[in-house]
Amino acid sequence: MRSTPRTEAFPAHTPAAAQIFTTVLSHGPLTRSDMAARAGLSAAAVTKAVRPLIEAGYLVEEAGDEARPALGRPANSVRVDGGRALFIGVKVTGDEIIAVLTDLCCRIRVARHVPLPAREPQPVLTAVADLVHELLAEADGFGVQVQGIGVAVSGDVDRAAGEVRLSPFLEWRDLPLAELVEMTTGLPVTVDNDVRALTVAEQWFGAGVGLSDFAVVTVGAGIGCGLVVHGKVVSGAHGVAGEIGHVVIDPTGPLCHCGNRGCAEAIAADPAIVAAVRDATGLPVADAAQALELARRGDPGAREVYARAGDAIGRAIATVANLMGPERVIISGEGLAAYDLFAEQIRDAFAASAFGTAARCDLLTRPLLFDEWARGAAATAIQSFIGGPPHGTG
Amino acid sequence: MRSTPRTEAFPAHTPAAAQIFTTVLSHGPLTRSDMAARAGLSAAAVTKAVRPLIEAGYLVEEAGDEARPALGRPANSVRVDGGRALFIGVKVTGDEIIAVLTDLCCRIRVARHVPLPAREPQPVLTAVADLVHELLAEADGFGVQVQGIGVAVSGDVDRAAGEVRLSPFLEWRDLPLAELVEMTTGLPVTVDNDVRALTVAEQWFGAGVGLSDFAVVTVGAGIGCGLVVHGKVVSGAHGVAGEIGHVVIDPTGPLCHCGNRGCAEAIAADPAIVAAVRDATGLPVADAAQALELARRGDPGAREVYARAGDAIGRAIATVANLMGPERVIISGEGLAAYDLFAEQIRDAFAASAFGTAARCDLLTRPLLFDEWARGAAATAIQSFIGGPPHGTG
DNA sequence: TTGATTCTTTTCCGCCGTCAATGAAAGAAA
DNA sequence: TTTCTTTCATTGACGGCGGAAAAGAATCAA
Repeated sequence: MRSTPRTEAFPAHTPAAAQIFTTVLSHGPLTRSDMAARAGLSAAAVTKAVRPLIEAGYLVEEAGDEARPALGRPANSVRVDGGRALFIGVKVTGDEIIAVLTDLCCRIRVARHVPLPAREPQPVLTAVADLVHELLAEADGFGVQVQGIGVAVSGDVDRAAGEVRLSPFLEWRDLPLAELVEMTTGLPVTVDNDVRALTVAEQWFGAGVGLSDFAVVTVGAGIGCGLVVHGKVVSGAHGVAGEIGHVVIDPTGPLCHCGNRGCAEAIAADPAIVAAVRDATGLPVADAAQALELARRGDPGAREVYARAGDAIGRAIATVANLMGPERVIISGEGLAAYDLFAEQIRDAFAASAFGTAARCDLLTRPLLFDEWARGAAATAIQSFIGGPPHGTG
Repeated sequence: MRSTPRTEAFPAHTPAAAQIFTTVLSHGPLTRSDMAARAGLSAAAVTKAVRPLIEAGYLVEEAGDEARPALGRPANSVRVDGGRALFIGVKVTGDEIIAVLTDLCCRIRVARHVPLPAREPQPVLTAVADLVHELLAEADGFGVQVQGIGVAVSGDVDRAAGEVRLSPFLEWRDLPLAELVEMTTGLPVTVDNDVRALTVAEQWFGAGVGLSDFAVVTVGAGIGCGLVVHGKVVSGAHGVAGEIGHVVIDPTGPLCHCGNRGCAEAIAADPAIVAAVRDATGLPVADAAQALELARRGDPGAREVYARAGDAIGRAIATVANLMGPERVIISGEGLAAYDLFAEQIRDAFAASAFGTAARCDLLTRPLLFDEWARGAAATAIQSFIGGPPHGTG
């Protein structure tokens, strides 16, 4: 067996250095003066923060002399060398494990997935370890160390403690997951809730870059929501936040597994849509793909179900916007495959329900590939590696 | 006319000093070691931060040797000298102006109110200036300077800019209120949204002390909500947040002025209750007091209206709890006069609609006196005076 | 070559907060 | 009474971080 790889420490020991690095990471190549302006620091501080990062190879000077203003000394851009470090992100769902190998810029290099052998912690841990070791072998091919692992699980996760408090899908309780995976891999492990992990990825590498207040809404098997307020991901006082799936849209609507009627999730999540399409058409629709095909073919009953789902999603998003006033809401999730069927309803319902200036909030859709969840997990690992504020500033 | 009083600068020029002071302000008398522990600073830093504050008279040693542990040198408690500085808080409602004179601990010394002469900015400004000058005269009697004025207005207010962007009740738009009041009073003025101001008061002087995530829900002429997330009051990217009043509770419910049906405000705010009681009983009920009396006397129609209102409020609070996961929700507002009529419904609806650990959130009611809104405004003035982070840390 | 302009680095300095040692105020033990 | 122990508070030295200002570097224009 391979000797346990030793990870190195990220050479940003001052807050300013971490801030500078994340600024470059998120905002692409930047000149030193740009960094100073964006980070609110002096030029001198930037020089001092950048040097050790360049020496350690995390930042590199960029030759790109594109379109400079013809006068004065040309500015030297600096960018993150994505290839300097690798990370592994793992997402454990109810029926499979997805893992990706990413670089420091969170670009996916390799993706793998295997079916979940069973739901008990032990077989899942073994499967995760196997998958991680596969990716570590791949990483050897790049000649670069893997510096950390992120694991994303749905449910109540305490990132700081590295524990899964409660995962209904997997039926886990108070499992010290970070410690367990660290033992089998020898690498630092960050455990976080899946939606929060996806939100971190958007905040650092996606459509949330530079925003201090935004939300990520995921539509799929469930309906989730990650929130960033004051530049930090919201975790809630009791470890749970963003439960948009249980915002009640219609108190006379279908029964939800939470016991109430007409939750967003009971109207617009995949299982609810499948059930509603079956009801509306009388056809033996088995899964979301079949429901989608039926609607695409023009079945009026199925189309109506999707329209209602879109309306529910739009209302739920408006509720979030009314309460927190985000600058942008990023809509994502497997359910977006049906986006053409309910886009209009989402926007209409949002516009009708958003109050006052909350309506100025920008709605953005972002198709979610199957490995995106795992990429979110990798983003949390990158965040931990850089060691900025836990759930760091945008 | 009195010569314009000069205000002094608060002698806390380092972040640590401001943090220490607000810690003592919120957590009552503290020994130096307590401060160090709470603020996460070294004992030495505390000593250095405290000295200038004592020399300037803002902090005083307290002789209180209560219950000390019989061993070792007794600890010296330090507390804020509330009488060291005075502040004025002004709340402008749709039909009156309420002003209070408070001390540095936000204890009300004098309260005044006058009817609103008209809604145009000019007469309101004159009335505010008159009221402020009355309170300044009172302050002379205490022999202490007034160090700042806070003004609270409902609607979209940009505190940093000191502008009222839009106040529907008063029909104001883009009014540089802080600047205008500063001109007539010569004192520093802080302008903020009324619910946010009340939230600041709870955060620094009330039931939100020490909590990094909580919400304040106000029930009365409207239904509002102030949020504190990550220790800071949420203002929203577009200046508006906490619009809990327009969370839809029942899409088939009564029409709301926002254009939708069944908003919390259209069910549980005072005007909605009055209208519903009138409908239910056929009696010419004119205002909330009459509706309340009717229900207290046992009229079943009226009682049912209050029960429905309580249910709506409970559901709305659950929505907030599900989304943000606050540690506590403080329920307040004039509407609480009817608390006995809907307390049970609020709690039941909350318990039924709160999902998972969000239900652990603590519901607290806090009776709201008529001058509490103005006190909130004073709290914002105190906050600005101390100059901690804008919408400072808990 | 000199100058103008702009970006970057260097050098110096101030400031803040920690560390470690010292001092202070009690009660307990001798 | 004296000394010890314990805990709280203060002092002074130290180190680190970030800013200001001046010097250096790279380019084009005259």
